[in-house]
Amino acid sequence: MAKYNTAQKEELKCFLARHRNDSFTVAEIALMMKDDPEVTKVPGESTIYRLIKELVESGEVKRTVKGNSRNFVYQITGGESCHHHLHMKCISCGKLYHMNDEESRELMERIFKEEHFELDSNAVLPGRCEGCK
Amino acid sequence: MAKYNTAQKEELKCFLARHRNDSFTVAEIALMMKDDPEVTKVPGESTIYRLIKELVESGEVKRTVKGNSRNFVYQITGGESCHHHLHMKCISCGKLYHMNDEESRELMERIFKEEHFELDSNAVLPGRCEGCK
DNA sequence: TGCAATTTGAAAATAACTCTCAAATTGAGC
DNA sequence: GCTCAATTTGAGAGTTATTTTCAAATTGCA
Repeated sequence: MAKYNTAQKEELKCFLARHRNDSFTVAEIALMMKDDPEVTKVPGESTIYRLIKELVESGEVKRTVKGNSRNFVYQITGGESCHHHLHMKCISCGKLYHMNDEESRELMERIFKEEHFELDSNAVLPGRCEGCK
Repeated sequence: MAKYNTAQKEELKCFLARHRNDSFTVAEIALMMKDDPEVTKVPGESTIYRLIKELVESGEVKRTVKGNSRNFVYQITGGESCHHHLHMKCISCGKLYHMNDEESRELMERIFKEEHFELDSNAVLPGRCEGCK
């Protein structure tokens, strides 16, 4: 799977990289790419679905669920932006919280020491935020 | 929402409780309940959707995604099985590890105190286990 | 260039979920 | 136990996210 390089594929990856801190539905991606002057070759919706699927399978993109809607949102993985701390996601309102850098480091050290487990720095811890309790 | 008690609601909760270690799609629930002699009042599919939604909103049932399918699976929350500690899953070998009870409690307390975030006791923390590093 | 293999995209198909509304059920008050 | 208004059910229709189809366009090797 994926033998030729195409403009559409590059544009999509580039678009997701430019918005690495957000996650979008396929519909949103389609709409935004259409209106983005940086995108010269806008892929059609079927193509976005197809490419996204490929990228999810290869691990380059992460698929998750936003709130309690019935569709998925996609976001490029990795990305240096927030690599230095853990995240917490409220299972009620869906909001993402950034854990304090120092606290993240200590937590990871502690788990490593006590449980011999190297917590992934991309981990997103589920729970409930203050406002939703 | 939810003012009257009905047989369908009880049957559904009871069914999910009887299978507390598995998660099912709505279609699977409908099919299994139909064939289950313990279920006397089988709810229709629309009703299952409605009731499940209610139960998810109240926190009694958890909604997740199985593999890369486009629908959701549901599972009753709680369940005495492993409710008293957190879990860690190795992203390399896939093995699930049970965190020490005491350590789990302290960790959750700490995150609550430092980050005002109530970590979900069902959280599965991704990372790498000792053998896979 | 030439051309076979691959990719695209518009439209049709599929499938998961939601909505609608008439009929059935519930439970509070007699 | 009965009455009745409020609520719940479920079959079918409607909606919408995702997949499939297939002819046309694109890719890149020779």
